[in-house]
Amino acid sequence: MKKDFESTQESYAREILREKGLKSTVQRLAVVHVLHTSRKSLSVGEIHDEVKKMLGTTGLATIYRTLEMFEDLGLVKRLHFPDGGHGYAFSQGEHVHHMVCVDCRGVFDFPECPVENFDYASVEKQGFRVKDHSVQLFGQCVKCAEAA
Amino acid sequence: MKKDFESTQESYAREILREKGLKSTVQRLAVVHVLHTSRKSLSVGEIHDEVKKMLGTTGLATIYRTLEMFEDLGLVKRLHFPDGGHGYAFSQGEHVHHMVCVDCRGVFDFPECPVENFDYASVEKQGFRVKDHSVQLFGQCVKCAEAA
DNA sequence: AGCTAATTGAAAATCATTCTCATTTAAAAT
DNA sequence: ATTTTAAATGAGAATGATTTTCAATTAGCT
Repeated sequence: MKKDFESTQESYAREILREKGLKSTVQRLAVVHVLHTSRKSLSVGEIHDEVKKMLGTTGLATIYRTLEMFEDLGLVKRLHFPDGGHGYAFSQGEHVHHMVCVDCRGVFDFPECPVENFDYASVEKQGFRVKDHSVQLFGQCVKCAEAA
Repeated sequence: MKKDFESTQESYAREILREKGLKSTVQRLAVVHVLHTSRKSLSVGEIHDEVKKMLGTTGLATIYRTLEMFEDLGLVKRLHFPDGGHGYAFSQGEHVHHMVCVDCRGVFDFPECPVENFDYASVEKQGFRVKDHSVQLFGQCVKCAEAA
């Protein structure tokens, strides 16, 4: 099922899926759409609700399965909040970090990596091989700062 | 209940608790002990098991309550792993980041903060007020690298 | 030692996630 | 366009994680 018009994000997802021999189902593309257009971090339940609005009935298990797959494919990033909760945000492949507004859960990218040029001396002294890292900034976005 | 000898970590926890008017129960001190001596990130279940070894019967709910409280007090840090799981590590108050071995889940500190001197220009351009951040490094420790 | 509010343990309740399997569907082949 | 087929879905059951409830216990005062 192919729409006449679709966002570059949806086309991008479609291509990644095809490369891996996976199917571009309406449910999967709906998840991309919801995540991309919301520009916020959404919980599994919220994503499920939005997808249901688009498609009518949709199984919750499908949402879980899709998110897990998308995370492996690098299409989606799971974000953890200081309050213990977590959500998902669209993330187009490259090495991008996220800043999350703790009030509205809005997600904003920042491409400069603070860890990129970090001197690992103290860590390497202990014998580590650093293979990956996770960086998240928390704070307030303009709107929420003004509202407060 | 006060032991004759206790680690500086336990004394430290005891003091933080007293400052806040909270009780230093055996269960709470056992959690500190387990977390501090293991030097690894432990799951809630693992912490529960270790505490039971020390004290005999101990309720799982108490472990959950203790960990939540300790996190608020900055005594403990919840770490998230690339595979989706999470665990807890002892963390003595100050601004310290953690490096986690993805094989053994060993936790090692690094005091230099990669985000400290980061130029927030691109983020502030979008109007943010950054209030907090989380940084984690993932990789292999010496032992696990040698074993592989 | 006695008092009291805080804490605990045990089980139930709730919430989140995964699994199973019969049915449906995307995409490749005809 | 139809058929074919492996992959994906939906519904609900099953599992697992976390939280709540409440009576019983205990740490930290006097």
